[in-house]
Amino acid sequence: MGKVYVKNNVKNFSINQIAESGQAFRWEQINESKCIGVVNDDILIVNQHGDKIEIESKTGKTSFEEIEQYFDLNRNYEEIIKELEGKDESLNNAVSYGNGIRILNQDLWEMIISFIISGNNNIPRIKKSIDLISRKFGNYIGSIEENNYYSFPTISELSCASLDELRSCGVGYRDKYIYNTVKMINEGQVNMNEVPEMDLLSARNELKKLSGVGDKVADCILLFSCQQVGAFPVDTWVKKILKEYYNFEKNNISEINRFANEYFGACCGIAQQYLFYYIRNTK
DNA sequence: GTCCAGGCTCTTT
DNA sequence: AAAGAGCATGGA
Repeated sequence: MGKVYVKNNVKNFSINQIAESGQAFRWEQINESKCIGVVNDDILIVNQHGDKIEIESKTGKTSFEEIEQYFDLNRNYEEIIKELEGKDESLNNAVSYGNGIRILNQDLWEMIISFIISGNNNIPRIKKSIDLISRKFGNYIGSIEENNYYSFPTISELSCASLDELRSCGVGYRDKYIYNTVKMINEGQVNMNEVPEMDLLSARNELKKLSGVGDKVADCILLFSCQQVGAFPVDTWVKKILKEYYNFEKNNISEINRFANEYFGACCGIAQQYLFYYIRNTK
């Protein structure tokens, strides 16, 4: 039995919404009030009843400070929501529908590989591939009720993977993207560790040097692992949102980013997440 | 069978 | 600069 983080009166937090929000691929919903997730080399078991949350670190390796950082508990979402819900009815509906979403602060390396896999793919398959990769190349962490949990492989662990082994994890033609990206980071052609300190544009350009990383994937990586809430990832769903809700049909990425920043503000990435969650679950 | 999924790369205008 | 083809895979 590991340590248990307990906090009462937590507003704008729903572990179920977070688990199915599409920003993290290693959470499973056990029931209405319980989710289990692999976070770095630990298993987190979250129980939530209303605004009371209990988060158990299975191995005891994750500190309370790291838990608060991971779940973005120190950001004032009430303030952000207040700002967003006055803008239009669609956004207001989206915000009230997903008002328990938090933008997670996940591991940069894991997000790079995860979102390379995400391209032209669907969430259940992305989850399955990441699980297979972790079982094959990561390390055993522990088990809960017959289920075994494995860490996401490190850079050096994944550098041992061949194209065929990657392909056997169900990543399809993305095998070579992963293979080349692992090689580029391993050989220092892209210095991943500098990315969290960079401004948004520089960070995006640095990540786009990697194989299989374009604007959308780079923005997801930055939003979900580097606290870049000004990143506005544009996928097929967001294109639908822009067209149907905002009558915005331009495909130019810098024009879209300008619109997002001007309309939604500096936290446009958070607004994007509310809208994404809303349209995906109601259509 | 066809269409689509948290797109990217490479080639052709 | 912009547009199009091709890409693995599985579920609807």
